[in-house]
Amino acid sequence: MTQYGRVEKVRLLVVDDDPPIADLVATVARYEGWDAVTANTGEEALRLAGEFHPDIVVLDLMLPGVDGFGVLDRLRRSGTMVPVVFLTARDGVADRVAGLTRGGDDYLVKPFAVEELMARLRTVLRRSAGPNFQRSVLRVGDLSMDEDTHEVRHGEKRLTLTPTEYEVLRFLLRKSPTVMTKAQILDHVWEYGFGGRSNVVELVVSRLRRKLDETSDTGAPLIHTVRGFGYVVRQAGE
Amino acid sequence: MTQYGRVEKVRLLVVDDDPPIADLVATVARYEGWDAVTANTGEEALRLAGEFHPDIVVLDLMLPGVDGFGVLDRLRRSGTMVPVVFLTARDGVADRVAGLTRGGDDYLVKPFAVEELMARLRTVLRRSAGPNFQRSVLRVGDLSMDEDTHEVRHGEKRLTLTPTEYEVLRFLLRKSPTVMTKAQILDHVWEYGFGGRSNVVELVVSRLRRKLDETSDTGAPLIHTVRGFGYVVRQAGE
DNA sequence: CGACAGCTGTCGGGAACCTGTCGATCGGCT
DNA sequence: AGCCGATCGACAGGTTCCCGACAGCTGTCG
Repeated sequence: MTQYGRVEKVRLLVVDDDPPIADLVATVARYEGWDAVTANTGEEALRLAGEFHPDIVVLDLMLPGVDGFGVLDRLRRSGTMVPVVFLTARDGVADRVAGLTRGGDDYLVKPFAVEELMARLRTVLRRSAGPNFQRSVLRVGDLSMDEDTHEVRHGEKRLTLTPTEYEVLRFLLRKSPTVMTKAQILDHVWEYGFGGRSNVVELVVSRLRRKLDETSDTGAPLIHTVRGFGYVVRQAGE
Repeated sequence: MTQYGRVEKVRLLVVDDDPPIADLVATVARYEGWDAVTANTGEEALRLAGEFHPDIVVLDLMLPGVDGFGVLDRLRRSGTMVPVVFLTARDGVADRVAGLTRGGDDYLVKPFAVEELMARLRTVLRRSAGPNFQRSVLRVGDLSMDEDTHEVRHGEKRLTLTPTEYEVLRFLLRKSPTVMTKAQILDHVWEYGFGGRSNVVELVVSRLRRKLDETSDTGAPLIHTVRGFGYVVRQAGE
């Protein structure tokens, strides 16, 4: 966790009245080595915030009883400045966007992709670590991805990726050199509940490969197929 | 923080009886790498000023008990020359005049835009640094913005921007080369509580682009759209 | 006090772009 | 050789973005 300027595990509190969603987030976070607890009501959230002392909170805005804003209010009033990432329904507060990203907080529209949520959480943590924060750049071979500028470089050249391509590549880079199955990619990069169990992943990888080929100096492929298992980003020789 | 002639973090004291507002300002300041503390009453403010030794103070004029002027008077009487920026309510026209003639260094009307407040604070800090005072000029490519003279130059030519255009461009320049989402731009450049939709940002960007195009020597765009994410100001080649 | 001018935000049409489905083809493995 | 997963061109529908037109507001000037 040194990338956040910490030695200890990140402590995450997830607040959502839908247990499967809360658990989904908590599970992914634990898998990344974080400490995560879940709350299904505002009251529980406030109690846990006091006991657990999270470093960051994921907070659904539509809660029964005290709603998300109420929880935030009470959190702040009790003196804790813990950063918050909100979850909102698409047709609810979604376009009443104003105010949610102020002060370093962020928000995400449901249904979201877990990798995207994790990425936002990492960004918020990085930022709130203070002035010693530094850019997050993922590198494999001559390929680099700057998560702040969104710049993806392949050697000298820059490539322009669509949002989906960007997310898939980020995921593969982040997991490199571990092989990821198509199911894992689908589950992490696409929104939960996405139906199309088709060959979308293959398609996006194919498009990525073409863009990588067009900008390649060496001609050596970076995205490798592991037949029967999935994909991995790895430098030729390694 | 060397831009203010300091090595250490700027120390900010925020005094407002409305906790969400005080926290909003403190959070944004911390996000910029400052040290910030909040006080909700005049008494608390005086106590904290003594302990925390702020470099600058944001002071709401309408406080229960000792009001803003009272706090300032007592601060001065205790010998501190710390610069103060006042916050006043919109309808308090009388306050405006009084605020400036009573020893404040600047003032801002509520509801304000967080970026504007931060800009004022930076200016006051720079000025109070005395002889070491230096201009603040933001530059990207052949575009430059002088925050003191408000002069914006694109190559040889000058451009005339409306207040909103100026603020959006300043924000993008300041964050360059990081990509900013429309929500972030909206939340930082517009007043807190603004309910508008995020395509006002598109509109202002569109107007900015036209003005930049009209004055462009190279024809290369400076404001780039990162589809699905937001906008960024960046020189063509980089 | 009325006319005017500049600024800001809303609306909506149209263009550009992105995404997933289908299906023909390819290539590795047994 | 034959099977089966993988690859990728083409297309249609959907989304995002851009910007012209217009209306409300505010401050200014005669």
